[in-house]
Amino acid sequence: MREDESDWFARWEEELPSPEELIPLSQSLISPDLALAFDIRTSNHGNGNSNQPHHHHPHHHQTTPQTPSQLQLPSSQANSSAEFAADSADLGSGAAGDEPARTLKRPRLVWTPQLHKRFVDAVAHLGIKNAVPKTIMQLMSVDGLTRENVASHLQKYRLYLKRMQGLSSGGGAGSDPATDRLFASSPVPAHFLHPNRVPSSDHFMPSFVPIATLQQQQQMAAAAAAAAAANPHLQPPQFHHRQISAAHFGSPTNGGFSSPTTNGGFSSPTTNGKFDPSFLARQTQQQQQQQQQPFHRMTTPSLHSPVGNYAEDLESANANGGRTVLTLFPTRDD
DNA sequence: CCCGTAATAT
DNA sequence: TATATTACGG
Repeated sequence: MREDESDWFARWEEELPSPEELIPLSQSLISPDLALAFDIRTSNHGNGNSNQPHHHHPHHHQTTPQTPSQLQLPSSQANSSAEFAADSADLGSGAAGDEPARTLKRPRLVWTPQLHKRFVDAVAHLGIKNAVPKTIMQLMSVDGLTRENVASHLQKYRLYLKRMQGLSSGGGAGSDPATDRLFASSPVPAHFLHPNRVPSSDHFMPSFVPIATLQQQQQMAAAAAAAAAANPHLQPPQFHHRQISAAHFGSPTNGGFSSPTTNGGFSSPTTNGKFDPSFLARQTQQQQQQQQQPFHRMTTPSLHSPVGNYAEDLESANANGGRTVLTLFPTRDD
């Protein structure tokens, strides 16, 4: 019945992480190669996100002492320690030769259900209007996530939503199982489907999202966690080392298996059958900028953020020919 | 510049 | 296949 669905969504909304919870969540999703490839260095603008191959702008902003190779590799080869030292030096030359290192391709991002969930949460909390790639990326605070990553995913997600909307009844075969598996792993907020109105009061748009990188993120997250400790909802730190490889699951038809998440199956609120084409549209140019906190606190390097513990793993060289895939996996399924 | 979409590439 | 990249219009 409708009520069920209504309730379902209501509860879902209630459970949405508040900004405090969402923001400080820090994840590391960056491979050492990546960091180096992009030469995450300290002389760049103090941008929150550590991506963007572009490194111009002679802005003298607060330096961002990001530690490139501070990632822990679960297995695989550990960081090669000091394999490189100064690199940005020659970059200045800008001679005809481009650094090969900079030309490296980043590994394909694997959108795990959890990562996607963060994506959805971010979009939900940003509000449809502000849910643009850049903003989403910032809110997600996933290190190594690029705007392109998000944009690409967002594009597909929108298509998914449109498809969902197309079905109202019956259809058992509305969705392509293959494409929808991922998206189905996270419930779709009601407002996504009918942007007519917002869920009421609680929709705010943080003027900015403090985003730090790497260690700084962890530290901030730790601080936030302390505050969160007083709060009832938070996920305990749990390490679950399970590799989710989206490479192939071999489930030609639906019903093959269940998502790792306790996906009970979603059902569209479908109280109405139509859907507005402007649900996730760009609104205006917000000038929201993130600010980098020059916090230089020293904490245990091995300290993981008590909030949302994620480990990053990188599956290198598949049988497919050395395709490096970045896989982020969560502490626990939902 | 950034976003949205479609087409195309890997 | 899933994701990345490109092209183009707004």
